[in-house]
Amino acid sequence: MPDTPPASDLARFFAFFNEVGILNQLSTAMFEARLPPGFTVSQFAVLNHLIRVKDGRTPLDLARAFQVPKTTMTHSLSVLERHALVRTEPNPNDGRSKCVWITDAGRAFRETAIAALAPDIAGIAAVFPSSDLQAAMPVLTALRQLMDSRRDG
Amino acid sequence: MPDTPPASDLARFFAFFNEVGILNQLSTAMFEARLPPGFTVSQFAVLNHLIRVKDGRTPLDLARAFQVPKTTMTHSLSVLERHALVRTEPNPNDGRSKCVWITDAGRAFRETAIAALAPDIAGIAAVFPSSDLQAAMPVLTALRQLMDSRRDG
DNA sequence: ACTATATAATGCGACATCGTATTAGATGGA
DNA sequence: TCCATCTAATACGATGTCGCATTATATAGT
Repeated sequence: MPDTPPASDLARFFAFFNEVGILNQLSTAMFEARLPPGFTVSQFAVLNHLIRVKDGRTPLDLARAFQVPKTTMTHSLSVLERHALVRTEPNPNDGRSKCVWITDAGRAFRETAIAALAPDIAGIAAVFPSSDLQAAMPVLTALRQLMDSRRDG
Repeated sequence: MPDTPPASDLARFFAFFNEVGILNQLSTAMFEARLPPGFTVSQFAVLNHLIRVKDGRTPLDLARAFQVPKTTMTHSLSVLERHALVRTEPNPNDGRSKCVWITDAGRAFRETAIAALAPDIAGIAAVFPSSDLQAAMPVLTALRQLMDSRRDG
């Protein structure tokens, strides 16, 4: 019995990464349409991380968490700091380093952004069951972790 | 009986898009490490599209296919054309427009790039069953289509 | 203690992405 | 036919991302 025509692993991964790229494109566009002009998803994501995970960490910790180069994180933080959404203090444990804290303005910014986004998400969720997303998540997470580990070690 | 703590749709979508963003980050980095220096995944993706789907289309068609602004596609095509990986001709049906064709050099570039990438993919596929990817694909595709449609009309 | 090496952050330059404005050509109505 | 409007492509400017080089500090070996 002939199976479905045997798409190679290569083709499957290509197709998958292509879909991931377009989804990233679309979700970024959707997010940024709701953020105050001039702000990016990356910057929002940093604020979100500082609340959801922990603030008081170093720029390097953040860069690693987001898998971006240090220079990129330096830049993102400088934008956030210019707008007083984060503040930095010297790292008491390392004179080369510093610690990043979210400010009250940063918390407010995040709250507002999430509220502005909620209707878009709700509009999608009304048609697209989030349980489907949950079902797919373990695959994405496992692949991400694998690729993380291949990258660094 | 208490369910799993009720993660809101909002939180689920946030987590999903976050994972998509990191996967895009990692896959882009992996791809570009194997492309000739100075070339990007976007440029490769255009070549790939011209072969897998169809060449002879207009820049606007391509921009729509990739969900990027026209100006971005103009730029990508100019890079490809500068390297003679695509060529353009006037659109016989519309004097404002033009048609994009892949060249033999472009085909060769794509072949070489795919071959260079194959070992990385194989290394992942050896550990990560592509059947898992296939299982997740319909969710990604459905969500992408939904977001496409909400964006345009 | 001294020196070599490693590491955190940043300055700088290259380039991709994208919004706005512009130009050239198409299209439809009077 | 003529004009108003629309559309394809692009020039331009702003900004995000990232690699490379630099500076300041930490750490390890002698």
